[in-house]
Amino acid sequence: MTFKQLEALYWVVTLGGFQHAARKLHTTQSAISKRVQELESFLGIAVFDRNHRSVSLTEKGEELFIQAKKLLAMRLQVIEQVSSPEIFNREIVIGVTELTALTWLPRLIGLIQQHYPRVNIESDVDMSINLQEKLLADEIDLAIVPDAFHDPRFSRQPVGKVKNVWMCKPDLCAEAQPRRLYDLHKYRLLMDKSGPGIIYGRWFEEAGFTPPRKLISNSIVALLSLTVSGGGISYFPESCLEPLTRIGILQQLDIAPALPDITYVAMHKVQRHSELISSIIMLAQNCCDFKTILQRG
Amino acid sequence: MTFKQLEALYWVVTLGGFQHAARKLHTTQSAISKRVQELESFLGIAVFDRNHRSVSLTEKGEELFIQAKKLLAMRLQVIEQVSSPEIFNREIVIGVTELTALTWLPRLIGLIQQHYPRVNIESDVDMSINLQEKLLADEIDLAIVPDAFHDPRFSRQPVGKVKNVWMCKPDLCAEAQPRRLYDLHKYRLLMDKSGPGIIYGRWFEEAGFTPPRKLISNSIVALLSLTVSGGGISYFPESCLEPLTRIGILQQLDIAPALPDITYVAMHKVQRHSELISSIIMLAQNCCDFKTILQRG
DNA sequence: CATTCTTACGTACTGCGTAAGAATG
DNA sequence: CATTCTTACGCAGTACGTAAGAATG
Repeated sequence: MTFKQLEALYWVVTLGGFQHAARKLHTTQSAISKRVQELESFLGIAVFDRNHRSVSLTEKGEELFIQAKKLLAMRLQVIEQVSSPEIFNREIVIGVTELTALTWLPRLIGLIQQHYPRVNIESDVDMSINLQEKLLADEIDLAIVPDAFHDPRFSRQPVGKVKNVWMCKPDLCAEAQPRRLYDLHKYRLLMDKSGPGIIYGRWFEEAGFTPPRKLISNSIVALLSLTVSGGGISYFPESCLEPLTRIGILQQLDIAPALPDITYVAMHKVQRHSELISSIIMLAQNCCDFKTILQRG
Repeated sequence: MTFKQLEALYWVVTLGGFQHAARKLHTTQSAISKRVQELESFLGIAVFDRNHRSVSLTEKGEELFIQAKKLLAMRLQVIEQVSSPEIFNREIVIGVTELTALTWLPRLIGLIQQHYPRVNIESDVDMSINLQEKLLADEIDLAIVPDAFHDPRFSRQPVGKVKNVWMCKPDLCAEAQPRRLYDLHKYRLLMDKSGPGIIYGRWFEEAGFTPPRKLISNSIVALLSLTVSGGGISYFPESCLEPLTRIGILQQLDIAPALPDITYVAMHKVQRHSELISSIIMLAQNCCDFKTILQRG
């Protein structure tokens, strides 16, 4: 009985198929099939019920799966406990939203590489709602997203906050500066689809404010470009777009009440604890800062 | 990191050398050396201190060893829990004393084979004192011996009792039948070296009896043959030698106080628990019976 | 100088990937 | 009929054993 066999079993069950497990383990269905068969013949039991098309565990298989999880978790823990960080070899997929990708993701990746030079990092930039699903499907190991979802299957640890302010093209509100939320009725609101957009949507409701005209996009860059060209009013991290407000490309609006800060959290599946992930979250907390975007020099 | 590597580490530490570990794992020093090196390079740490001739663990190595023990124990437990007994494949060395070997060992082995047809049994017949040392050296997995030692490193579970009685060649005591322990002064006592011999030695002391002439042997068969030829008085399991007393080859002596029963226990290292061993002990308890020796038909 | 671990090298074998086959819904 | 797992077969890379080398006390 080898770890490879247990790993195959684990991912076949977790991802619900030999195909998926094979992709996860960077090999072929054939190899997975054989590892599972080896396991079965070694133990002299049937682990899977082959009568149906979808894999289902037998009773013994269920027992084995539970123990396999423990063995694999323990192996990982031992490796993380004992091995020197310089040699620690693993691949990890981090999911982030666009804003993070544009600001402090490079710093985070740099820090990780510094501490764990042999860890292979892949970053998946997507909307937070999709990242959540990818977490569940084990397509990513860690997601750093606005704190908009409260699913008990995930561990959530705050890594930082961002202060958003309303912005628009300077001449858009030239005649009458909006001062209160209500004043925004006159304009089209440009909102992101799944991150702060959701949080602010709820906040609007609580404040009794219903924007009459909205334009939703899944891309910050698109929102920014729309805003700069006068397509409406949007919110952006104050610190992040300071270079653009300074040179008058965008104007910052002073509207009361101010938009609440958005908390960013690092999320991962509760079961999938690991030293590496904890340590990455700590690094994220240290370098989470949405200031520097498009800064030159 | 594979189980093979951890196993190598485990046995190198446990047996104190690559050579010994290799023998235990049925391979060569070279292979063990490489497995350990693989482990070290995988983890990026030094597990062993190579500056001295005797292997000694580094600090990290110590940690790893502790975890390796747990992982291996867990694997074994999972295998025993999940695998079907028919296919369960392992080798186990059982140490027994001569008397057991001559009486119920064949039954025990038969029972084990019946339950675990794929388990390879080796039996090591030796004096109980040696069996104890072999247990410590991990040369045997289980010893079934008279209950003469109380070492806390071993788990001891009773499997049966045997009633010994004094016996001699019929004409040896023809003129004056000995009735009390003291009467044995006149004769040479033939005693085994390490099993009941030790227990009865202590018992003699407590009873204030000091046999003037003793002949010690490590072989029951030798004692028997000496006794049958009139070399002295010895003790044997009553039930076991009934065929010989019945036909008058040996005479049973009725001496007070009677020899205390000898309890046989199954001993194994406390750490080395396992379902298989527990189950073998249960089988031993069921078939421990010193009756049938040299029975024909 | 004997013992113990490491290194070097050729071999054997395990495990893998490709591609075709069987089974299920 | 499409999807999913199994089987067959040839290949490659891993892990092994032999034997010689280095180091230690």
